[in-house]
Amino acid sequence: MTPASPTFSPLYRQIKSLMLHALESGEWHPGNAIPSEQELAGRFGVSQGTVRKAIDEMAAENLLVRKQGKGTFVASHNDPRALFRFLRLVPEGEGLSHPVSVPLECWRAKAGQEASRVLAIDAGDPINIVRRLLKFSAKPVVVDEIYLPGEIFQGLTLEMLQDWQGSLYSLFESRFGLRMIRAEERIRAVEADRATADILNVKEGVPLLSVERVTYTYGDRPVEWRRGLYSTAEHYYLNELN
Amino acid sequence: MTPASPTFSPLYRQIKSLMLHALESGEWHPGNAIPSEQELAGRFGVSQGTVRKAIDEMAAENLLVRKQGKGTFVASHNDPRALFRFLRLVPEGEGLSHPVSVPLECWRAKAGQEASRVLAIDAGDPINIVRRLLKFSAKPVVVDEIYLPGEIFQGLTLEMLQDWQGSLYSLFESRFGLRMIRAEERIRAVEADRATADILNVKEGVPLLSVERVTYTYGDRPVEWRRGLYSTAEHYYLNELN
DNA sequence: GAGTGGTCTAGACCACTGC
DNA sequence: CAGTGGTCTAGACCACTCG
Repeated sequence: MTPASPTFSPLYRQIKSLMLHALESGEWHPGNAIPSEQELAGRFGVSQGTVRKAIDEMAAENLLVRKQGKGTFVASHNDPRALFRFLRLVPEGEGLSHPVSVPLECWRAKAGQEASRVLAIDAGDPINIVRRLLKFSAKPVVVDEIYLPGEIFQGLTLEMLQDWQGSLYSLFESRFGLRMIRAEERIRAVEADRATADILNVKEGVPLLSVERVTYTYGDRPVEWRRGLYSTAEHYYLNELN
Repeated sequence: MTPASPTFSPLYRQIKSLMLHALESGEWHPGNAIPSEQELAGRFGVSQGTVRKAIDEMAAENLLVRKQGKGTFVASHNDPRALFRFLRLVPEGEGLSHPVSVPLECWRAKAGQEASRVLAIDAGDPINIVRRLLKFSAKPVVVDEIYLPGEIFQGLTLEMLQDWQGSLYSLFESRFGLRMIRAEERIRAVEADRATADILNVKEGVPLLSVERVTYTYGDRPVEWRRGLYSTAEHYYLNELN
C-alpha cells in the first residue's frame, strides 16, 4: 500500500508546461512557427514522440496549429480561419455572409461591483468600455457592451477600433499582445429595452438573446467581459454538442 | 506533379472504421468492455500503438471511455457521469441540483413537412411525439416536445417514460438500442405562449429560450428532433467556447 | 501477481511544402 | 532536394485495478 503519490505528472505534460511558458512569456509569437519537433526534443532532452504528444494536446486546445510539411504555428486571431471563432450566430438561410463590426462608443470608467468580480480586479480600477454593433449583410443583429481591464488596454480609442479591419480579438492580439484562449457564455432570453430596440431595428419588448461572455487568456486569467443582445428574428445561435 | 491522391487514409483510421462497425453492428454493447488493445492489435494484424491511436480518437469523440487498469468501455448514457450530458442549463446559484424529467404526454402521429425533413424520413411516416417537463428543485423550467421516428420507437408509451428513472437517452439506449452520439442545438429567443406560460409558471409573453435540437446516432443518422422552451428567470444556458 | 491502459524511446518510412 | 509534420512499429517500463 504505497502512499499513492497524488502528483504524478507524465513527462510530456512537463514539456507541455515548458512550452506553455514559452507562449505566455512571449518567446513565441502568434502566427509564427515554433521550433521543429526534433529541435524541441533536443532542447528538452526527450524523444520526438514525447514532444509530439505535448504538441498534440496544445493543438487540441487551439493553442498551436500544425501544418504538415511546414511546421507548427502559434494560433492567431489574425488567421482568417480564426476570425469570429467565438461567434456562434448564424443567419437563418444558408448564406455564409460574414459579419461586420461597427464600433459605436469607447470610453474609460471605473470598475463597479460586478465588473471587478468577473475581471478579477479591484472595484474602482480603471476599465475600458466599448459599445459596438454587429451587422450581417448590412443589417444590425447584435449590440455588444464590452468591459476590458484598463491596465491592459491603455490607449484604446474609438478611432483605433473604427480603423481596424477584422475581429476585435485580432486587434487585441496585435495591439495589446493579448491572446484570447477560451470563453464561457451564459445565455438568457430577455426583452429588448427601448435603446437596444432602436439600434437593432426591432420593436421594444421583443425577445432577444442575452449572451454574457467571459474570455480568458493564458493561465485562465479573465480579460474580457461582454454582454451581447442578439436579435434572433433572422439568425440563430448554433451550438454543437459532443 | 502526381495526381495528389486525395484518398489517403492512414492505417489507424481504417482500424477505427472497423471498430466503429463493431459498435454500430452491436457486437460491442454500451457499458461493456471492448477487447484489450493487445487483443485488438492481434485481431487486426497491426501494432498496439496503431490500435491505440484509433481508440484515442474514439475516446475523444465520447464513443469509448478508457479506464486505466480496467479496460476500455463503450460509452453509455446509463453511466451516471453521462446523464443529461447534452443539457446545458444551469441554475443561477451554485447548487448542483440535478433535474427531474416529468413525462406529460406521448402519442403517435404522422410526420409533417418539417419533421420528415429533419429526421430524414418520408412525410406521412409514423412518428412518436413526447411532451415532457423538466424540473429543477421541484420547479418547472423546461418544456420539451420531442419527435422520434416511429419505426425505431415502436412500443414507446407514457407509462414506460414515467416508470423510467434517469435520462431519456438512457431509456432510448436500454429499450430501443439507440445510442445518441452528438447533437446540434439552434437557439432563439421567443415569447411564451399561453399554454407554455401556464406550465412553466410564468406570465404569457415572457421571453424564453427556444432550443431546437437534432440528435444523431452512428453514421450521422438523425433520430431525434426536439424543441425545448427554457425559462431563464433562475437558470441560464452555459456554453464553453474553445 | 496478472492484466489493463499509460508513458517513453528509437528508428524507419510516408506525405506534404517550398526552394 | 532537404526539412517538416504524420504514421507505424517493437519493446521496455510505469500506474492502476482486482482477485
